[in-house]
Amino acid sequence: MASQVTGNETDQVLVQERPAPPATKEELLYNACSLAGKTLGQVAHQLGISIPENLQHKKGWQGQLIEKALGGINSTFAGPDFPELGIELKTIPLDHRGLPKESTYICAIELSDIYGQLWETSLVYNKLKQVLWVPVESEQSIPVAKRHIGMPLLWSPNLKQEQLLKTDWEEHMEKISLGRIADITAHMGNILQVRPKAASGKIRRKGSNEEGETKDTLPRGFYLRPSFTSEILTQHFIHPA
DNA sequence: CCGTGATCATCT
DNA sequence: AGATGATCACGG
Repeated sequence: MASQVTGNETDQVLVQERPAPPATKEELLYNACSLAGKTLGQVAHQLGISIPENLQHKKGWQGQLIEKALGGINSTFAGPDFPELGIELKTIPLDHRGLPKESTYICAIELSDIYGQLWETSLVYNKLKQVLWVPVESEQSIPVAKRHIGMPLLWSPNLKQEQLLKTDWEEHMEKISLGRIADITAHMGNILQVRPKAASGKIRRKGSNEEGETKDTLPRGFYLRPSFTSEILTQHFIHPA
C-alpha cells in the first residue's frame, strides 16, 4: 500500500502506512481493537484525511474512514468488505446511551433475476453472516473530530436471529418477485426493512417480475432496524441502566 | 448510471 | 422521540 506524508512537518516527517488488508480475522480484530478509544480526528490525522465539520454532506465519512484504517477494500464491490475473510465491516453510530442512532444499511435490492433466489445465496445473508461492528460515538453535539471509537464486535447471527432475518427476507422477496415492490413500506419486516436507496426520489430503475414484465421503481435497499442492532450490541456489551 | 459508505429531514 | 422516506458523496 502506498504511504503518504501528513501535512505538518515541523518536527519530523510523519509517514503513515495505509494498512494492508488483514490476512486473518484475528489480525483484523486486533487492528480494530487498537482503534478503540481513539477519536475519529486522531485516526483521520494519522491517515492524512481531512475532517468535515459535520456529516450533512459527508454521510459516509466515518464508515469510509474506518474502512481505510482497517485496510478494507475501497470500491463498489457488492459483497463483504474483506472478501477473503468473509467479513463485512459496519460502523454503527451510538447516542449518549450507547444505543444505535440509525438503521444499518445492508445492500441494494436486485430488481432483476430475482426469481428463485434463496436466502442461503442472497447478498443479505452473505453480508450478514459475519459482521465486524465498530461503534462510534455520534451525538451531534460532539464535534466529528472528537467522537470516540468503541470496542469492535465480531458477530454472526445466532439461530434465532438468522431465522428472523430469513423470514423477513423471504417475505420481502416474495412481494418483489411478484412485482409488488411498490407495496413494501418501511413498516414491514420485524428486523429487516426495505427503504429507498437512491440519490433522489426521482430516480427510477427497470425491474422485472417472474413473468418478465418490467416497470420503473424507486431503487430500494435492505436495512436493519436499530432495535435489532441494539440487541446485537447489548448481547456482548453490558452497560448500566 | 449504479452500488458502496451511510445520515438527514420530516412526519407522526 | 422514534421511525420513515429522502438524500449526499464517491469510485468505477
